[in-house]
Amino acid sequence: MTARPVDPAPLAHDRVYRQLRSRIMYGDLPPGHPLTLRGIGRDYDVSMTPARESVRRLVAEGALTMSNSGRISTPELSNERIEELAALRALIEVELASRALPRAHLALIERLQNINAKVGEAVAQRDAVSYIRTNLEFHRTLYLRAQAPAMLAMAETVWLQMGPTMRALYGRLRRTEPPQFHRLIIAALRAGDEPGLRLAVRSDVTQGLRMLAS
Amino acid sequence: MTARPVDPAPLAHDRVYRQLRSRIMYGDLPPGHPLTLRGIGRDYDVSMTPARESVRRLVAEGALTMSNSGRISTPELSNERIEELAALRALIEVELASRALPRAHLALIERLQNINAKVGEAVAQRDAVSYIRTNLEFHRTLYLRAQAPAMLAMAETVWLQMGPTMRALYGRLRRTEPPQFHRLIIAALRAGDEPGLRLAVRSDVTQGLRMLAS
DNA sequence: CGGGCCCGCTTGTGATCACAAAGCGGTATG
DNA sequence: CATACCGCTTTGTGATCACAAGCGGGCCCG
Repeated sequence: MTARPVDPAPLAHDRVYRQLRSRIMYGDLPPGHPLTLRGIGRDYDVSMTPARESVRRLVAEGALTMSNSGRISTPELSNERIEELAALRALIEVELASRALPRAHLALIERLQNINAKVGEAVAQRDAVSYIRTNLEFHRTLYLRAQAPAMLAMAETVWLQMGPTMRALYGRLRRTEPPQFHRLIIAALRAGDEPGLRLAVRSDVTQGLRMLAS
Repeated sequence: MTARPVDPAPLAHDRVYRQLRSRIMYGDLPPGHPLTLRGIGRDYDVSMTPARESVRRLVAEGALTMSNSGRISTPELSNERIEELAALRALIEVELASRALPRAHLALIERLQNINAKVGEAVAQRDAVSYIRTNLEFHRTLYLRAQAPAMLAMAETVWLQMGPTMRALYGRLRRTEPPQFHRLIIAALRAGDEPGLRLAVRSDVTQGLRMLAS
């Protein structure tokens, strides 16, 4: 048998799905941005069939919405919806952080600090897409230690739904200081302080809500 | 314009999706049950295309799994996965119940009691499918009052993933007494006792876990 | 009699086509 | 000048087909 498992199948619909998912989660597309099956097929050089499958999957995950007539677009979330999704983030991510805490050794904490430095750069440069990407990388790196794939998948689904909205929110962000709550998270991890960690994660996750009162 | 909005489109893939989803969520199919696109098409009298779309959507929601070669089957969950999903149920449903509490008026409580009576009947008759259906109806009726559609959708996604496994678990259930924690939930709702309600919901949701130690 | 190999059938994937409906523009009319 | 109508164009939906891969059962050999 070959040493390399090689790529068993670069399935077209999966490739399209992953690329579209990234673009949506990291805020490449603004809320309400329309998409078409034929357009996606043209962009990724596939026929309508894989485009339809990837879109269907993203719609199922809440990353895209379909109008009554079937038109596809990124979601425009109401304030109530945003509040709900933030509450879900708080519920799930606090649990994930709590489960990751006993397994968080020093190397992980240093990785988080490095990522947080990149978050700070993105904020300084007012680069919304880069900020969202590095911020989520920070959270995902921590939560991977929780060894809870189903919970992490749920959290990522929520991130995905908020992608376009986060772009819109952070796009009008004027802050230049790096995220304060990330430092609290790292400090709580170092101290093994579980209540402090829960509070810090909850604060970080619900922080963006204050921008809604603009 | 016409008075009735009429059904604008009885879309084939959506109809197939809904029926398959019901069968999975309510435990009609055992874990590991194989499905084929052509078989689904035959059963629901559609071509492969709508069958594929509905299956793709259900896979995205975790209601079905696909092997490396693309074969479709209901999921066989590991014990770790079940523990995770139960923890997610506890997190989300406790929050939903808490949000429903201030809006739970007497008519709702009476409806819950009626549903609970049906749950008792299903248990007495050892009808696993009917038990799952009425049990989830009990929870859904309560959570609908929370006015939190995104959270309810998350909870239903978890139910969906556990459907086949719940069938297998409850299928070897020997109890005949009606669910005790449902009565506690109703009592807490009557008393407006939020901590009691949270505890009762958490207990009810994680109760099934004890059957894993068989 | 048991085990390994091979062929055939079934399976999912992707492309293409016909079709109906919805959107969008221009045009004509008040 | 504003508005309603009408046609064309674009869009999603569903069906059908060709194809490659995988699974399974039967056959052959030891």
